[in-house]
Amino acid sequence: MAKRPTVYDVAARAGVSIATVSFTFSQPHKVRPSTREAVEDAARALGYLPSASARGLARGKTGAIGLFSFDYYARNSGVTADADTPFGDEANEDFRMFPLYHDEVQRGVEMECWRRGYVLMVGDTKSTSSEADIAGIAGRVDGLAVFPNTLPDDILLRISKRIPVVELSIPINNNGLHGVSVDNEGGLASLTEHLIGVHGLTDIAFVGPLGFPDKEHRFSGYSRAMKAAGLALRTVDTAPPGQLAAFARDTVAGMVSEGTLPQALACSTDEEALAYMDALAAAGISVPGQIAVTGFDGLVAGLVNRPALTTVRQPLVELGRTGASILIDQVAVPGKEPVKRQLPVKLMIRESCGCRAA
Amino acid sequence: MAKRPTVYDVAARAGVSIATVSFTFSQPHKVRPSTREAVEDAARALGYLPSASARGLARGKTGAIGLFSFDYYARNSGVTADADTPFGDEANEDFRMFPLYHDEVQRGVEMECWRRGYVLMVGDTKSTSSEADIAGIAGRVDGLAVFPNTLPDDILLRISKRIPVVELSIPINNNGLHGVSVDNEGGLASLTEHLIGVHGLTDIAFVGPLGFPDKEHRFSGYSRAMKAAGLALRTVDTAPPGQLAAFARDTVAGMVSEGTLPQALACSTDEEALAYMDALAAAGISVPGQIAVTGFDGLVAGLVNRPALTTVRQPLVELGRTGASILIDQVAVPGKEPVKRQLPVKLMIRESCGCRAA
DNA sequence: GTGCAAAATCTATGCGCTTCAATCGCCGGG
DNA sequence: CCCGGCGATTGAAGCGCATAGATTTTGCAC
Repeated sequence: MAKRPTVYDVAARAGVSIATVSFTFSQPHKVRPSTREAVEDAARALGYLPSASARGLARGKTGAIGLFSFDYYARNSGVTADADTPFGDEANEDFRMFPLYHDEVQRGVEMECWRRGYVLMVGDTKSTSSEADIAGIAGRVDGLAVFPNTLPDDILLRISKRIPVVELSIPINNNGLHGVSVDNEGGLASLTEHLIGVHGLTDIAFVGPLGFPDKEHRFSGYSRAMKAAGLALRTVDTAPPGQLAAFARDTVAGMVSEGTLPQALACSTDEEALAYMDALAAAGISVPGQIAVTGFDGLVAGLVNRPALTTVRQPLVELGRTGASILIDQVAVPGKEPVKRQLPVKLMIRESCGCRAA
Repeated sequence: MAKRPTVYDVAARAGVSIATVSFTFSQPHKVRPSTREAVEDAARALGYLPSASARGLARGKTGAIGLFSFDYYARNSGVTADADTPFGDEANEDFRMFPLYHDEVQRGVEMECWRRGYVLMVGDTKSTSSEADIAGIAGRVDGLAVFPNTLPDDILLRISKRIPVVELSIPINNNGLHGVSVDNEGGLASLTEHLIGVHGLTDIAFVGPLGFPDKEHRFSGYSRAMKAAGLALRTVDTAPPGQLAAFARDTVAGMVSEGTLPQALACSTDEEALAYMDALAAAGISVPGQIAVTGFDGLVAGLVNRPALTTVRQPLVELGRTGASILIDQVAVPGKEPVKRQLPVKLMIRESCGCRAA
């Protein structure tokens, strides 16, 4: 690559000053047509590309929004990739099978950024991320979007002193950052009401480990609906994602042998619901014939499943869009108070609750 | 946001010069532990974040790779989004149903960038992209990856004079840019051989509009295999994506009424294959019972379809990874010649060719 | 042709950081 | 006690662009 031409080169070739060159690009109508053409010709001839670094420095804004995503490789292989790590076998199709939760959110962020004339910087958060890596992104954007629990809170707080930071899909809280969440409680409440009202079920168990804020809220939605109907609460635990299948199988086996199988399993995520449906099938129990199962998230995997999973659909793309939107608004007019927004969810009545023939 | 602290502020607070602050971040081992701590404390106290713009300017590199993606909103709504365009109904699930071709490629680019310590800038190419928009991205990255036919060639050429540019999934050619492609010809050749050798078919029609370089290569793979077996070539046209379903239906109806239905339809893309399978089903023709259908791409949609689509799987993630890899290599050591790489494809024998019970 | 306001262009400076060359401080040897 | 030598630190010069303010040019009325 030859040395990149600069404004100076263009100015010299066009016979004007660098200020004029700069103007030609930023305020084309402010410069006389003849000189504009001269500048543009010179730029074209030289293959000139304005340096975004220099521009960002001079203007104090970068025109970019940052998003901390995940290290897919590490996430799927369990290994943090480095330069020597060979790549996995693509024949393992599992991890690319369906769009993941974050993919959809990221898509939303992209869409909104582009719509508003920003570009998106995507960085990862590997376990080895140093503060320097993080600064590497935070330092080059005008706003930052992060998924919860990917970055230490203190770092987030520090960054948020300089540029707006929005947490995606974080329950409403008071950590001082901007945030977008969905109506976890209302969603599971109306799902539970559906199970009670439409299907007349009374023995409904909530499945999900508590401790995660999202799930707590979903639980309280379940709880609210059950109490309103005068029904007793009941919960079933789940294991960490990795052991989900085995755990579900054991749990189902246990309930079967003890004769304590509930009429419905209201799971706190689609992933859990799918695991329990597999376990139930393995135990020869029909869904929704003998037991209803519902999820939460609205993943495509649940839609493709047979019976199709009744669930609560989160507006994932919208979540990303809203996050980006808050950021861009804040860049323009920084507000005093953190912006918190909650998005509605949508009940997706499909087959696994017993609504249509499976 | 308070004024962002700079090296000067940190230097002042730590009682050192800005050069030392800079050193502390770039060559920590070169500075005495005591001063390093002083600097780090000051930086922490101030909430200092180095400005990537300034750093990029001073260093002449940005540490970012750019990718021109698509304007999803425009692609799915047919409308170019602007600040006033409201957002579509997410209930239209079609467009988020399966990971699209580009999503997987983008994922690959992300993975490789992160693995090598780069961040990714994703920009869109809306129909209204001005040269300035493009420069907006090209000017802030060290290398650029693009999908074919998204940017005018002359602009690409200009950009490639300054930074390495790689075309993803472009057939091998001589346009002077780096490129990654897949073995289109070999893929369709072995698929055709499978149809001939394993299933004993002789009347195999190639489906696909020629004119697109990729498809030309696929056609020649088909053609090669047919000729090698002494069979006659036969082609069926397809319409532009938008009218695919209707066109396929008409075509099938035509062939049925004329009694010219072939034994197999070797489609040039999964999308076409799926459309033809729908059309055949609508006409009451069984696949693979009465006719075999195959695709090319390896989309998830084909996997979920019943019968599952026999196809040629492109290594999409790997495509992105390879592209990014070429770029990053070129940033380090610019080469004279454009790098062209071709990736192998993989035959995915499933049901639609007749291999397993449908 | 002159005068003047508006438009066009230029001069000069700063944005925050990196880096090279130069300086400083400290140690041990002579 | 002085000097050389070496590592730690600093001074200063940019990197490429934007922009306020100064200056020149242009267009126009008189």
